[in-house]
Formats: sequence, C-alpha cells, structure tokens
Amino acid sequence: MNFSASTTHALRATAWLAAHPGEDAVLGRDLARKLKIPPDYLSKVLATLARSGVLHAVRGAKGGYRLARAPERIKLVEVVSPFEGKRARSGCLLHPDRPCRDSGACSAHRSWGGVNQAYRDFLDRTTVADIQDHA
Amino acid sequence: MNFSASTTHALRATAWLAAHPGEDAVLGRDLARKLKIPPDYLSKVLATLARSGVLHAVRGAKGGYRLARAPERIKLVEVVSPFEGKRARSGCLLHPDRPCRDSGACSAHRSWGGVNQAYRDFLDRTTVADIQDHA
DNA sequence: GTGATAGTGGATATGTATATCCAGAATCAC
DNA sequence: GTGATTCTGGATATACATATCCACTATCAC
Repeated sequence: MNFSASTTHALRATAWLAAHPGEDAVLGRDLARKLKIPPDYLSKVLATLARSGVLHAVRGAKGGYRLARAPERIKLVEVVSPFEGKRARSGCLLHPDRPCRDSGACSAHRSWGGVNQAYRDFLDRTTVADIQDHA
Repeated sequence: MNFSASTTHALRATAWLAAHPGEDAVLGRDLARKLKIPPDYLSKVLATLARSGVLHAVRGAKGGYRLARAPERIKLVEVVSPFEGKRARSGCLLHPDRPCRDSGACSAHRSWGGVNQAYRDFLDRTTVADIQDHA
C-alpha cells in the first residue's frame, strides 16, 4: 500500500511545482535540494515524467522543468503509471500475474476488487493541484 | 496495489491448506508442486508463517505443514504482515517514511487515507476461509 | 561563433527481494 | 538405536530498484 521510491519522488516533485507556479522553469538540482532527493536520481525521474508528457523540460541556460499543463488538469494516474506500470496490475489476490476470472474461486474477490477500485478511483480523480505541497 | 511475491506465495499456500482440510500435514514440496512455486523458496515462506504462528510445522517422517487454527480464525493481516511489514506503512502520500500529520499540507490526504483504510479493513476482516482455493 | 548552462543518456555501484543449494536438527517407523 | 524423512537455517546466486558518476547534446547570453 506504499508507492516505490521513484513514484514518491515523482509525486513530490509535481506537488512542489504545483505549489510554486513561478514564471521560469525550476532547475533539477534546486528541486532535488528542496525535496532532499539525490539529484542524479531525481533527474532520471524527471526525465521520465518529461517523456510521458507530465513535465515540460527546457534545456540550456535558463532551462529547467515546468508542469506541462495546469496542475488541475494532471491526474495522479499520469504521474504514477510510468513507475508503477508493472506493479499496479489487474488485481486478483491469489494470481496477480493473470487476469482475474471473477467467477467463484475466491469468495473474497469482490471485497478485494472494491479495495482495488477505490485505489484506481483515487488516482483517476485526484489531480496534482490536490496534492500541492509548499514544504 | 499488488503484494510482493513472498506475500502472494503465503496467501496461496494458506488458501490451499484451507481448501484441503485433511487429517495429516502437507509436505512443503507437495504444496510447492501444486502451487507451482519454487520449493526451496516456498520453504522459507512457510517457515516464516510457522514462526509467526499461522502455520504449525511438523518435522520428520509424516511431517509437513498445517494451519495453526481453523481458517475462519486466521485473518489475512496475520498472513500478510510478516512479509509486508516494511512496505505497508503509515500511509502519507508524499512522505511515506514519517507519520502523517493529517493537518493541511496535502488536501488529498483524506481521500488517500480512505483508500488506505479500505485496504487495512480488508486485511482485518477477511479470513483464510474466505480465500480458500481448490486449484 | 564562443562559452557557460542545463537536461539526456550510458555505464556503473549498491541494496533488497527473489531464488537456489546444501548441511544440520528434529521426528517417526521399525 | 538406526535409518529414513522433513523442516530449519546459513551461504550463495540472480534480478531489479535505487543511487551515483560522467560524457554528450541542446540552448541561451554575450
């Protein structure tokens, strides 16, 4: 029920950017210092977010990172899925690797499915604007 | 939203034992063959479950594993926590390492807390009898 | 164009979960 | 007690996530 380190870094970075909507882009190393994340590791995370269209990366002098859209228009699922892709799968309790054939087998399937649905709904309905952090 | 491999093995093993309430104990290697889990790895998982009181292990000839109690009386949280202990922590979205100070900071805290609560409730209210699997 | 700046990407180290191997201890059947 | 059986536990190997290092490319200021 926790996210991986990469995913948490991604959430914290976007949350910080949402809370600091300045004109110019924010340096990767500044972001790393603010969030106390290893700079070289965070840069990989930020690059991934840029590739998937969550961030806009500007190279060269005066460069840095910016949110690609207004924070209200970026769902958490977009931030999370590039990193949790393989872990947050279908969701059968006893056989996470194969699609769940709902019928029978596991009488707890329905309640477990409910937990999973609550999780997916959260990621789909919450935006970066909802988690902005001024820390 | 998935469990680790070890946790899934533990769930499947107890689910199988619940569905096959024979008189004698079940061999670790038989369990491994039925569930298609590497035998030497499963043995570590079963040993952990025995140490934490979920299983009863019998050594020597005619030995094997048995559920320590009736499956209705074993909550999933008992099966899961020896393996997810360090991952399933407090649950602040942006700072999983420290206890969440609920107040402010993250406006999505409440809905995320709801997801976490649903997860904990599931583990606390579902028993091994609810997930028994004859596969 | 030149030089400084900042993101990109490859190579590499470290840590943890997963998986395997094997010797030892406990137990039962005889 | 002897021998076969089964769990136990240490040592080791593999895979992947995490973290670091550094050369390269793109961009801006001048």
